[in-house]
Amino acid sequence: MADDPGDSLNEMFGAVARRLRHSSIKALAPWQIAPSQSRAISVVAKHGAIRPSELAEHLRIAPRSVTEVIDGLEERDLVRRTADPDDRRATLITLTETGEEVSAAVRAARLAEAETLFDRLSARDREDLRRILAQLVDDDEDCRPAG
Amino acid sequence: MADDPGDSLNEMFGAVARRLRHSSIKALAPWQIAPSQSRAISVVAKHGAIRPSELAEHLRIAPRSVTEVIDGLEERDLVRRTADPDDRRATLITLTETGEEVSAAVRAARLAEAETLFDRLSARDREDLRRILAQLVDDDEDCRPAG
DNA sequence: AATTTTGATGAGGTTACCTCATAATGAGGG
DNA sequence: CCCTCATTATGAGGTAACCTCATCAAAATT
Repeated sequence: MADDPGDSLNEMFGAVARRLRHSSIKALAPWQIAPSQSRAISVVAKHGAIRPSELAEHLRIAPRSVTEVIDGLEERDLVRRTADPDDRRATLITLTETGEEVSAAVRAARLAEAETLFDRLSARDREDLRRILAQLVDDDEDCRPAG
Repeated sequence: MADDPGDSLNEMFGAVARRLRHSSIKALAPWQIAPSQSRAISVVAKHGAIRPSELAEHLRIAPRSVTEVIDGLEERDLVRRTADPDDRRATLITLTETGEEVSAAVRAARLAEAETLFDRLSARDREDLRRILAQLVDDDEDCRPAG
């Protein structure tokens, strides 16, 4: 009945992820931005004008789900939907000016919060962690829903 | 606009956690057991008779939420609520015989699934990961909701 | 005995996803 | 040109896994 390696890794991931989620909520509270929204903002900020469907891929969620995230951000005037000149079916998502400002602030807040958690790690451990996680996020399998 | 260390750690955690969740769902599909339920089963299997409130601590979720998890498990006849002889307010959760059997099967399936993800890591990386995660789950701060 | 605390749960809400269906558009073939 | 098929975004509706707040009984404290 000792801890099985894989299983406990699984558990610990859950615990840390939940913890990050909570601290993310706290960090973003001043802007009333949900974690899912901040993730989307980050992607748009980094990528520039982007279609919902492509955004979905980056966020690794279903296209339909992105619509809702965008709805929330548009309501707060952080992003804007504009017609794609090359395809009249498509929409391009861009940050508004408010969105740009908030994006920077949010990024900073998220970094600060993440630090409070990751600070306890030695520099070496942080680096190892990053390297190890990078191996785990590589997507070569059907580990997505309805896939 | 390069990747910030803390931020990308944050993102990667999310991605890996989501991935684990999906593979967990897939692994548990034959038993129709949700991830939250399997986590609870594991705790009960390891701990033995346990109160919902204590189970909540182990799972790091609110006591009220445990009620629902138990409801689901009791419906499937995997756990049983019995009166705590020492405290008439309290309930003790134990595995049924079915629960014991399923617990073992589920454990095996979860291990197998976790392996498909963690297998790509070297033994050394796995060990480092475990050690590093252990540092991150230690709970000394107000990083719980409504805490 | 009165008050406070604790254990579990009812009621109701939120977040972040999902699937399936649908309307409009684009792309390729006959 | 028209027909079919693929693709884009979204409406409708659903689910899992959480949450808070209120409530009730029982235990502990004063």
